[in-house]
Amino acid sequence: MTKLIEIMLVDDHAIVREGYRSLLQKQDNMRVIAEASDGAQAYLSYKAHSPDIVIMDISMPGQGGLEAISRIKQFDSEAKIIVFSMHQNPSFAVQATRAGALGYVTKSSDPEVLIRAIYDVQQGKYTLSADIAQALALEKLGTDSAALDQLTVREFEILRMLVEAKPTQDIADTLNISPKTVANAHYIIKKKLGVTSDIELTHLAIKMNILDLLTLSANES
Amino acid sequence: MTKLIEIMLVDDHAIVREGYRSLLQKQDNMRVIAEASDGAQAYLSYKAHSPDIVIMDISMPGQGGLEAISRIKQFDSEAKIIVFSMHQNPSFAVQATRAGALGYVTKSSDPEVLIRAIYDVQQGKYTLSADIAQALALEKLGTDSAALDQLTVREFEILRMLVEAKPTQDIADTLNISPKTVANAHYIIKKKLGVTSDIELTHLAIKMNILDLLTLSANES
DNA sequence: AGCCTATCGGGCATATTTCCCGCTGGCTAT
DNA sequence: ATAGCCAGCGGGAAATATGCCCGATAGGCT
Repeated sequence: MTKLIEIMLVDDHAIVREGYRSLLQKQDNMRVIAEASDGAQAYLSYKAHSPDIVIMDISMPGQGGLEAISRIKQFDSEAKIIVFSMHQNPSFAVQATRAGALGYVTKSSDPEVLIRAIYDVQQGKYTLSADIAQALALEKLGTDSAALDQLTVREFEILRMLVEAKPTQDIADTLNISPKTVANAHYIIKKKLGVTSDIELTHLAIKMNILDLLTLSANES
Repeated sequence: MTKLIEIMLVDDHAIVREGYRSLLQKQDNMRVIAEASDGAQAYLSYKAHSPDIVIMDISMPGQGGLEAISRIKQFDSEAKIIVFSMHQNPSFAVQATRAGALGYVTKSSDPEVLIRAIYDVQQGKYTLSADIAQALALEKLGTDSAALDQLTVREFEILRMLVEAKPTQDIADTLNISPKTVANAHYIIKKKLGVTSDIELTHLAIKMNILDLLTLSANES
C-alpha cells in the first residue's frame, strides 16, 4: 500500500552512514539505494539512481554539501534533499535552504525527527528540526546582521585593527589619537555589536568577514 | 572460545550511536551493554555497568569527554577507553592520551580501524589511527602546533571553552571549579602560548584548529 | 618516605573596562 | 547666523579583570 521510499545517503563518516542505514532499515517502507562520501560522488550517484530523498551532511571535505545540493537541484529541480548536520547555527539552515534543501535536521535530534522529516519532505513539505526553528526565530528577532552599519567609520577602522590583534598603543599611534580614545572606541564597538568579550568580538569579525583568515597564518606581530 | 567484549558507547549524536551499534553487532564477540550521550552520564553508566571497553566522542556539550575520561580512570584505573573523534588535530590525541585514553581513532577512518582498535585496546595495547599517527610524527619533527602540548589536560579543556567565547562563570560552573581558578588558568594559558590578548589567543586557536570555524557562528550554549 | 606535577583557589597591586562627562568642529535646517 | 545634531576626541572614576604571587591538596613515581 505505501510505496517504497528510495533514499540516498551522503556523509563522509562511514560510521554515520552505518547509523542511517540501520535506522532506516527499521522502517519497512524505506530503502537505502545509494551512498556517497563526498559532494562530487553524490552528484554522480544522484544522476545514476534518482532516489526519492537525499539525506546529506554538509560538512564534508573537498566538494562540500552545499555545492552538491546546488548541482543536484540544477540537474533535477524536483530533487528532495534533507540536510542532516551537526551545526546548530541557523545560518547553516539558511544557506542550505538557499541552495535548495527542503529540510534541515541537526544530528543532535532524536532519530524519529529524521524519520518524520523524511515523510514531510517526501510530500514536498519543508521541515526544520525544533532546535533550528527556534534559533532561526530568535535570529529574526535579534536582527544583528546589519549590526556593523551602526558603527561609525572611525569605529569600523579601529575595529579592523583591534581584531588583527594590534595593541591599543599601536592603533593610537597609527591614527594619531590618544590610547584612551582607542580604549573608549573599543568599548563602544563592543557595546554596539552586543558582545562582552574580545573573543566574541573576534568571532563576530570572522563571521562578518572583517578578519581575513588567510592573514592569520602569515604572521607578523 | 573468544570471550564476549562488553562495550559502552558515548556520543551525543544518536545516529552515531546507532552506527556503532549496527557495526559492532556484526562482530559476534562484541556487545553494546551501555550508552551515554554526555560525560556525566558516561561516568555514572561506567560505574553501573563496568564495560570492558569504552568508545567515547570528546566533543560533547557540557561535561566534555576529556573530563569524563579522567573521572572514569580515577574510578577504575584499568578502564580501557578509545576516543573516537572528528578532530584530526594530533593535539587532541595528545590530550586524550594524557587524560587516560588508550586509543584515538578519527571518525573518517574505516569501520575496520575501529574494530581493530577495540581488539588492540582490549589487550592493553595503545592504538592510533593512521592519519593521526602520521600527523603526530610530523608534529614531533616540525614542532608546529606543539605549543599546545605544553598545556595540561585541564588547561586545554579550559582553552577550548574560552575560545568558544564561553563566559568565565559558565566554564567554572561546567567544571565545578571557582571562577578564580578559571581566570588563573586563562592567564597561565596565555602565558604558555605566548600571547597577551584574548584576540591573539583566538587567532592562535584558529591556526591550531582548536576552534572549528564552521562551528564558529553556532552560538547557543 | 620524599619529590614532582596538576589542580585548585586566595591575595593584592596594577591595568583595563565601563560609563559618564565636556569639548570641538563640521553639517544641516531654519 | 544661529541653533541643533552628531562624529570624534579624550579626561575622570568606579567597577572588574589581569598578572603574578603564594599555599594547600592529591595522585604518581622513585
